[in-house]
Amino acid sequence: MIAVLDDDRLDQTFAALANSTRRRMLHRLSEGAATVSELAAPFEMSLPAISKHVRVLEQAGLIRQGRKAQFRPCTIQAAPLNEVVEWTEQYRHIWEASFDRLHRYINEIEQEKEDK
Amino acid sequence: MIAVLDDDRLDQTFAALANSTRRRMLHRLSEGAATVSELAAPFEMSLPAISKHVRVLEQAGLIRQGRKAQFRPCTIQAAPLNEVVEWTEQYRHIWEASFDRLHRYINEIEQEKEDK
DNA sequence: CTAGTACTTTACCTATTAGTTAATTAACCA
DNA sequence: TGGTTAATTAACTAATAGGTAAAGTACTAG
Repeated sequence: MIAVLDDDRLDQTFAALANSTRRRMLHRLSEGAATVSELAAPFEMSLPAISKHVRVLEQAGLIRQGRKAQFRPCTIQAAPLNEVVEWTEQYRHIWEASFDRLHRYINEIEQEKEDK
Repeated sequence: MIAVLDDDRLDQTFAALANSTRRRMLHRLSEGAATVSELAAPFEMSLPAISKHVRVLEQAGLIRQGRKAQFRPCTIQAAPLNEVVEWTEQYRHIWEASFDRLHRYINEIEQEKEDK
């Protein structure tokens, strides 16, 4: 049951990250809070489209949206990013093994060169 | 230009990971190669559906599909996972800062308890 | 109290995703 | 050769994603 909930959250987080507009927004927010209009500035997209991307990031818990007068300042949130890291960590041995193989292969090549 | 290509690859990788069936397949493959039927076994899904998921993982470079008689043994590939880690690493300071705040907060609470 | 600013909501469109069943391909084995 | 196994392709459907334009909301400032 809990596993399913976790699955859903990871689904949401990865889906939110699977869009370069949203990743660029996150990058902007990693440098500090920003309003929706500020987030929109670098893009040639309508404001409603931006608003939707903001909503997706918020639903995934990657950002929080506050309120100050007419403005909705957004801030980045750490927790889901941390979950992504934890999820990928579980495969660390995979890429470490593949780097090991690469190193052994390079050593082999260099050995052959020396032997000529 | 290159940035765009990278964006596309990250889009694909994150999108491939945004599905718990595919994540479970990857997990199975992290323990060793498996045929499509072996990958399908834990799921109550038609084989064509499984085949599509395999295709998505392969397009994202997360797995490779070989050939041995009628079988298509799949193996997990490290590179895209590594790219995900590298992408998230760039936000490490975010969650470390948030852990710091959490720790300071906990210390504050404990201090208050002691003061009573 | 009205006009403007900053967003959001609604209604709509198109493309993609995730699944299905039925048909097809490819290789093996008897 | 012909049947069986493994997997893919084709054709279809329903739901979701990403975009638009136009209307609506909420607050501020003159």
